[in-house]
Amino acid sequence: MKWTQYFIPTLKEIPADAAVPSHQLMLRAGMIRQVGAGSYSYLPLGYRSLRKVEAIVREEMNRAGAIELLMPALHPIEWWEKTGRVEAMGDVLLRLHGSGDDWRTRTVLGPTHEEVITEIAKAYIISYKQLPISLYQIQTKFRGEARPKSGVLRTREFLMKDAYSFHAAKEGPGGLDETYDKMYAAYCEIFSRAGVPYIPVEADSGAIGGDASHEFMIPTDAGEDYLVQSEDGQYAANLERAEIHPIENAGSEALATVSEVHTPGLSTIDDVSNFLKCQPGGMIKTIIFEVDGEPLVALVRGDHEVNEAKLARAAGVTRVTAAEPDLIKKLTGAEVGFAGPVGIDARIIADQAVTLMQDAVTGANKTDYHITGVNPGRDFEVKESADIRNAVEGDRAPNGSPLAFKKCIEVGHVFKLGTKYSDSMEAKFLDNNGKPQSLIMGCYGIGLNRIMAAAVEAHHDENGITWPMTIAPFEVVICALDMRVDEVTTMSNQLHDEMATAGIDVLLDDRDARPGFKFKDAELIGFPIRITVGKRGLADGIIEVLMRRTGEVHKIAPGEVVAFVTKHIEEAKESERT
RNA sequence: CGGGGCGUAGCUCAGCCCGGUAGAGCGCGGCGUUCGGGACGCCGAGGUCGCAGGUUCAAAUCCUGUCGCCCCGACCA
Repeated sequence: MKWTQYFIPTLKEIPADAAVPSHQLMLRAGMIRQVGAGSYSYLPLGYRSLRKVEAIVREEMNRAGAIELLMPALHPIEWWEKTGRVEAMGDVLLRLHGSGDDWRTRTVLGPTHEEVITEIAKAYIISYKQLPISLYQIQTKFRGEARPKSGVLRTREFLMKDAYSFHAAKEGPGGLDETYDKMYAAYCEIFSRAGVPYIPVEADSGAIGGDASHEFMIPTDAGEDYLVQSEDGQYAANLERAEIHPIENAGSEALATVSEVHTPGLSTIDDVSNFLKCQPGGMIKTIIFEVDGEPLVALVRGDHEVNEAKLARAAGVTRVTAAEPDLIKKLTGAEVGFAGPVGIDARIIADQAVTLMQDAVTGANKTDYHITGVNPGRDFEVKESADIRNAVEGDRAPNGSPLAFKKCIEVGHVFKLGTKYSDSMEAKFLDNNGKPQSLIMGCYGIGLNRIMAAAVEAHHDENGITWPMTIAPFEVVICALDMRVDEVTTMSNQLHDEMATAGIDVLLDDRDARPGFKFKDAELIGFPIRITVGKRGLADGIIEVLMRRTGEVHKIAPGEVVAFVTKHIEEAKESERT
């Protein structure tokens, strides 16, 4: 491919709307162009990288035994009503608007395909003899994200690989667990080949349902999630999911007596701790939730945050919601902001850290008053205690190793779904006793655009992108330094043709531009290998081969360039694995 | 959905406060010089000033509304 016959609109300046490195660099390198919030065109260079990511994903899914198909973006809303996800998805589910109850009104844009694949399984998978089976597609997803951001890291339309597996059993040969492990391994191989520094973590399965899941995270400041990782590397989890090693008792003695203090208008932890000159960590935060109309009181230390998923698990319910002010007032007999555990008549779950507190400050259940000298066990009964908070700096992993926090972006997610969708859509098979059973399912997703953007986040320097060899738009750029010099043009064209024939992705920069100009563009776009053909080198009988990541330069005889480059490309694909 | 910022040429921005014929740099076209780290000179093309109302003799500029985009937060499989 020749530059002058291709389409690469690079930018010298940083577009004002781009805040994160991947967005800035992909715009400047002429790889993407924004159409609207969360929707982007992939220009030829960007599309080449995306297609390379896609090829890796496809190869590894095929290798894992999954079978490719293609499902539509238009779904009947009835199917989504059946699984209860019209409500669960809310505004994320994009709907068409027709007149009255016509087909448009009854159509949604697919944000994921459990409904569609389960309908296929229901129709065709009739016998246990057809199981297990894994099906996947690489297809465009639509989601009504409230706030798209960071270029193509979070968009409303994106390419996703979604795979679904069907099983007769969870365990044993052909069971869900076996395929889950196989998919997990395939994911590791995909991210590793794509050269992105991934970390698999335990995750919360959230609204999609199911009983086990892992997320594949890539650390980056542009991310929107946090993961925690133990210093010894043995434990990694999504912040929401992370289990916390119990805090040990500091063991101070002096037990004060409970006394009431006037705290007019001071309803937040910060206000009260400032006013009383105590640490937030010395206060008991009392948060009132609602479960089926009944109040549930959660107690955490003032410097901790309640984790609703953990709380729900501890309470043995599927979901807790923040209580309405009316319920809080009725329960505490005070305005919102003055609740406390002493004398309250409701189910109370205390965080483990609260049970160790002494002489704490908390709400008095009386407007404008707090109480001090509160001691759990003495002043209120602790019937239930559990880990119901998010980990914070200083906490330790379950194995006792200190936890470190990392900002990250999710690029893949694997779930054990169980029978959530097969139950609601009545997808059954006949087992070996001829009895109908619900299909047991797993689902496995990867965001292809995110892999690409995350690779840029992980691999760039002050001059531009430093692509992994496997997903660079071109592996090699030839900079022909002076197109007026016949020897340069001839040699450049010859090298280009030889490499193309050898199966190398090569771009010949044949623009009539000065050397510095070409070098800057080459570095910005991040071709892993740059070949410089100039009259100086030719006079010495050599061609310069420069490695983008290391900056090392090799002076090679023209006849040996193709072999040298071929070897280096293969080596890089191996050595750049993550 | 709450808070903040911004919409003027393909890109980066000035002009707006204080109303009076729309500017610069980059990029783009032509000619010439230049050619191993984003060259230079001359000439030139390119804009409904996001949109709609209003005020005014006159609106990019003032007022009202609206749409869009970015950032923080909420939400998020």
